[in-house]
Amino acid sequence: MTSTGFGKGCHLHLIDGSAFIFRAYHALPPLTRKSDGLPIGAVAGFCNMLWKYISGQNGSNAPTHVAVIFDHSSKTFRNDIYPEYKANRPELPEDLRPQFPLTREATRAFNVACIETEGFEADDIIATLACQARDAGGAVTIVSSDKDLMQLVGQGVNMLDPIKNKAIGPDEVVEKFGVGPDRVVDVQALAGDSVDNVPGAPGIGVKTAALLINEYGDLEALLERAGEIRQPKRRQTLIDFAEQIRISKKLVQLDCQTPLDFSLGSLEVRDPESEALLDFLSRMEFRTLTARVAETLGVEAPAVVSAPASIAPAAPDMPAMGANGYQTLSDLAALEAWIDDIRETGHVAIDTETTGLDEMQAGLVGISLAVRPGDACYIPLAHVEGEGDLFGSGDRLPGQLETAEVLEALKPVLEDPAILKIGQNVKYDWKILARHGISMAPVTDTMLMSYALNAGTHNHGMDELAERYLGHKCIPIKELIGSGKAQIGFAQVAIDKAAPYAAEDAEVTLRLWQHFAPLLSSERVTTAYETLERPMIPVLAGMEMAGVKVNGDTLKRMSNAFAQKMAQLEEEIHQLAGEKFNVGSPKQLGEILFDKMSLSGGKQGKTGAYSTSADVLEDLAAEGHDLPARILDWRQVAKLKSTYTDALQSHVNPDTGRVHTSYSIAGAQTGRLASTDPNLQNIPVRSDEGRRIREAFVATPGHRLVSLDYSQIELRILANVADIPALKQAFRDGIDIHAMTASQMFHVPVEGMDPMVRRQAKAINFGVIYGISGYGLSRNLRIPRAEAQAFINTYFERFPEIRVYMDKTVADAKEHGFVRTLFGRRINTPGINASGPAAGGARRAAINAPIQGAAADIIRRAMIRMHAAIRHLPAKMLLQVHDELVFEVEESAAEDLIAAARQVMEAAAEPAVKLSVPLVVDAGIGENWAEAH
DNA sequence: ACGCTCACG
DNA sequence: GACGTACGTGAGCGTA
Repeated sequence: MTSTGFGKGCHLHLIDGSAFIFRAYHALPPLTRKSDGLPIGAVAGFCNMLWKYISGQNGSNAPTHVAVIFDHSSKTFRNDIYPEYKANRPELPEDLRPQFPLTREATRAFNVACIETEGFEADDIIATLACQARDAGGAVTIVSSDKDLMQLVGQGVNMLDPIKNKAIGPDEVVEKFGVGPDRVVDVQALAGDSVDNVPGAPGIGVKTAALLINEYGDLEALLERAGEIRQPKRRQTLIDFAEQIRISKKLVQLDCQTPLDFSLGSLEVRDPESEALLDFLSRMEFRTLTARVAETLGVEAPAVVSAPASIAPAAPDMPAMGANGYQTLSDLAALEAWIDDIRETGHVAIDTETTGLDEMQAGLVGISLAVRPGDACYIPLAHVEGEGDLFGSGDRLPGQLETAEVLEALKPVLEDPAILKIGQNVKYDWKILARHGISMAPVTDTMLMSYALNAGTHNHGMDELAERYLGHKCIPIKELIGSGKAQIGFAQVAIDKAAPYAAEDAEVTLRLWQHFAPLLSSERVTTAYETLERPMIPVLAGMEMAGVKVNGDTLKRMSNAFAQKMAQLEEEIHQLAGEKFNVGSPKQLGEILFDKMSLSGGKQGKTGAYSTSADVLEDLAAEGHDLPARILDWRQVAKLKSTYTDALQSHVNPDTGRVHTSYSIAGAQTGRLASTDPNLQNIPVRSDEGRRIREAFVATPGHRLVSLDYSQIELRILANVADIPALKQAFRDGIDIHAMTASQMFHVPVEGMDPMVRRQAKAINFGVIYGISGYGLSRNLRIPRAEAQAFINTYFERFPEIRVYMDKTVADAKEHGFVRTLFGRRINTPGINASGPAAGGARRAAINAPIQGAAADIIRRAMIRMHAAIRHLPAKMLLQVHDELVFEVEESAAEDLIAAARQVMEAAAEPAVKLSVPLVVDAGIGENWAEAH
């Protein structure tokens, strides 16, 4: 061995970088850096393996030269031979992508050669290096268990499986492929590879391929003499697919001629430079590894703080809000300086200011950035003349950078996988920027961090969080834009007023991130945040931007019909009442019903007003009164018209012709989403007349709407978490769950069951999920309270596990102040120790939360995985309605979509949770939502 | 701004 | 023994 070259006696180790990364990623839970939530699990595993590898090598097998080889780009010469090559590869998990650059950084930090070449796969580089080293008379060990590399094994070249720590020589290759290393490509060419999408010969696997190759010697001989094969089907396959097999061979044959711009000698093993290595490890916040490496290198371990240098300042040193004054950027040089700072720091808090609140229409007015406390800036882009003057010129104010220029400069930063973008409700900013061609990643969200930590305790708006956790009162937006009729748009706000407001928002966001990030792990909600909250941002943004097509003409016609009907009913009502009054006013109606007509039904509520709710009116109608019956009819029509047919039309986006709802991720306490502007989660379905509104939700021509919904998901979760054998068995057997309940309770056979009996059992089943009471059930079923209570008692006798679950859940809530779902979502229960009437409510909420919450978790998991699962189909996910997902798909692919989406939904709990009951998904297809549901 | 009513799961 | 009570949402309307 020489220091300048490579030759006899040298031993080169080639480490397959991707294999290390994937192995590390899948072997470890989704770890995140404590200080900022950056996903870091694969990097941690990678470093551990690399260190173990480097420090553990000794004896005769020790390398003299070593390199880690990475893939560089997805397109290689193989795509020219066969465009479909590796086309089936699933998309990288979102939390893995940003870790790739970090593993390269890690390799360099360990002072190991880090090799990648544009347009070439790691396997080809490995092949080239192995050939060169072997030809120079040295030995080679390829550290990988990838079967595609086994063709390289032979004289002077062997492999090492890093997981099993087992050598792979010619014997092991024969064991795997049935042929020696020199014939491996022939077998692979025949057998194909579904992972890499190498076609091979249909119906021929490794076993058959090896048999054939061993019989005929090699692939060419086999193809030439294919006519001699005795089995007719096999013979025909080899004749018909000869060309495809030859292409397959070219795909699997590794290229030993990759151009390399370094010599083998430069790969010589070097000791790590302890300072650089320890700096990297401590920046990653790997405590154990940092200490271990420091010990081995014989140096002092640097302190690993959960907050890296940039966010470390202790409270007394923490600069005050806006300490350095907020900078307003008006030239590109200043912006470049900020960009440099962001790159250096590795993260940035960002906030966009816009002309309105509808992300699909609002224009970008300015962007604010913050890198560390005390340092924030505002970039005004589209402020116009006109504050305090209704007739302002509307001209763009001077002193602002061009939007296009600013976005062009920021785009590489916002899309850089190694730079974390921090936002407060960042889905909003993500959508605004997406409309300008920027796909922001990776992102993290202080609102969602607060939700993961504090759901149930308080809301998660920025002003509230700033006051609670930073003791800072934000500038109210009203001070800038006013309120009510005199309200102006943000673009009309003077720049010198807008800048401190906007920059403050970015700085508050940064500080909230510093506050929340370490709490995620100490409060044990990192997994919930990383798997249930953060990945929802791009998923929902995509659905919201896609929107759903709504037929405005259909709605208009319905509105007209409803208006006619309302007028008719109104006339009838006035006649029955004997006077004209506002039918829509509960107050006036109550006075007519109960004062004027003296019907039974008392006052209610603290306002002293009569209740005229549907319950009350239904009772009166049942007594034979016409007026309440007509009122109920009128209300139904009025509701449909005002809330649906009228309002929905106004929500059709003029640019897209579609309706774009917005989902709040952190709105509901339990993990459910909430849909707003408009709410598409409460479109009528229960009444025939209301359901017709769904006919206005349509697929574009040539497409279909597909709806998939979970069957009885909450009851299935109840059966699982409360561990109720009878219920679990019923779900496993796929029998009618309500009939089964009735049968168990009332000792009647399921066959020929009275529908009323089943209905009662169904009401009880649902009641249990809500924390049932005799009173509630009696109202729901309209039966005497004593009877309802008797049902409940029987139910608990039959299914005693439910009582146990309820008691345990409430006890948990009291002890910890929160409950958790199966998936680790935390829902706080601050009211649980209250006394008085509120206590009952808090109890029921605590009982319900783990059930409703787990169902919400499951559909979130399905949605997060859906994109990759249906990527190959001409389909888009459009809507979520708690247990239902709605897609739009090209007509011909509808069945394929159902198969793929159902698979994802039914397996959504796994692998985190193995439910003891199956999840079942029903599906429907139609030209509109009414048909599909 | 708040309460009532009612649409959904 | 009395007291209230189903769980989780959002929107439109009338009233103060």
